[in-house]
Amino acid sequence: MSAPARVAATASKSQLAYEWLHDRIVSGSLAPGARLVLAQVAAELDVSVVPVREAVRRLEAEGLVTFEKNIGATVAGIDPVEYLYTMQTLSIVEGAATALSAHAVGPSDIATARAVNARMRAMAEDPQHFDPVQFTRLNHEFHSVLFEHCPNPHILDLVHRGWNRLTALRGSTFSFVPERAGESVAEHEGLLALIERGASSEEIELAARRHRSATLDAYLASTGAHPNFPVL
Amino acid sequence: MSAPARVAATASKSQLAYEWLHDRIVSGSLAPGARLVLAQVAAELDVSVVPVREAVRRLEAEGLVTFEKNIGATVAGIDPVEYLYTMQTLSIVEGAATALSAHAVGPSDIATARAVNARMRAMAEDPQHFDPVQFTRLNHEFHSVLFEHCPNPHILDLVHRGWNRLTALRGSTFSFVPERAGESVAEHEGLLALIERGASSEEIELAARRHRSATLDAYLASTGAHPNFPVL
DNA sequence: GGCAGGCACTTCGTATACGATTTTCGTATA
DNA sequence: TATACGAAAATCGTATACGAAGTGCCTGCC
Repeated sequence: MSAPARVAATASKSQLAYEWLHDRIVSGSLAPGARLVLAQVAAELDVSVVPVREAVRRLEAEGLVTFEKNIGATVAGIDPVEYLYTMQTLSIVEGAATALSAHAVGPSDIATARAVNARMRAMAEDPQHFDPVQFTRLNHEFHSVLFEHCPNPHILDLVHRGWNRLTALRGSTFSFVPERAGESVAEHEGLLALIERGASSEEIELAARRHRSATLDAYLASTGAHPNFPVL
Repeated sequence: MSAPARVAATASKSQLAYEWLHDRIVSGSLAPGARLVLAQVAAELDVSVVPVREAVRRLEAEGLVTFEKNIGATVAGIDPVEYLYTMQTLSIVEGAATALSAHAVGPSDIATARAVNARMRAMAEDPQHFDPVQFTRLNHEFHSVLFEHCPNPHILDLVHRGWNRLTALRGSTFSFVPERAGESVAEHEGLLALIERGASSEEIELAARRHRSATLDAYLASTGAHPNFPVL
């Protein structure tokens, strides 16, 4: 009778709304551009609009939704320019996080990452069963192992936000540029080798950054976008 | 969110509360650790608590206040560890922003920056009239000229947030390490020379990052903190 | 005199209500 | 038929109100 409601005993309504919306956005249930009507969301969750407003504000601060005065909220996304900005930002903060994290990445982490990369390789080498969404998920898993030990929580938070935005944008770069998958897997192995042999922070950071920049470049090339954008 | 000064023509109450609190926090009128009672703020601004709650949530997302369920909001700050994290993050994003911005920095910008730096030098060379707060303000002005042209709004926003946090933390590093002022001015000139002669992005980024890291190091050394923290 | 329990006060969390603003749709006119 | 005007609907913005959670003081007992 009250079983399902038990779990969220200590969660505030505002937190509930935030998590609900967040999950739906990153999972894609709420497509980019979708309108978020406060009253509707409130009714769906059986709460009033006030907590929902707060949740939307927080999501706005994270860049997952846009919000206009007297107009309403919509799920952010789509815009290729936003994608570019997000990828570029992520290349910088993720590179830094990976470098800062490297010294704490142990053999077991390396093994985990290598196992994930093996699955990615298998998928990349078999065009028949290549699934961009799944591949992107594995990609996220791989990189998470490498940057998750970053001792600076601010940087780590920026990395998480970047990934969330990318997921929300639903670019799933590998849908556009499947041929990039193979290179990506190879670069992953190179990154692991660097960490394994205790390379310098600078080397690791540069490699991680280049890896992401290369994915962005591949995307830009595929869309015929201006290559005049200064990529670090 | 990025520019604190907003033309508040049709500002909502929520926006008003946000700006009011934001200004008071970065200006130091609200000291770190100060308790923010929603009802009090609401009364002060002659609005209800609802817009104030929203404003506080936004400030929380920016790291300017901390907020605990059923407890309330307090102005963030004080914690030396937070200061360290913020400086390290800023070293990375500001370095990137400065590098991305460099190609758009023209002779007039250089001249402006050099003028600011001259005022800093004058202050640094005269220990009698050295004012840490004023010096920090000039420092902000100097760097703003160099990173403000960054074409990536996300990165620029991160830089602004970092500076805001630093201001709020009121560390004003130069209060702790006034002897750092001289080196700082010299490094500024070096940075300008790099930009002027059209140095590579990598060089500029590294110089800007090192510049900030050095300030952080000076602070850490002065407090006898662990130097084991991996500084990139 | 010190500690435990309970009562009162403060502050937050959310629901409801109403005014403000924007959009949409219907109608009348050129 | 197309366009301009206006009213109605939808949605947001904020005030007020009440219940919930936390904090501190005060009393009574050991």
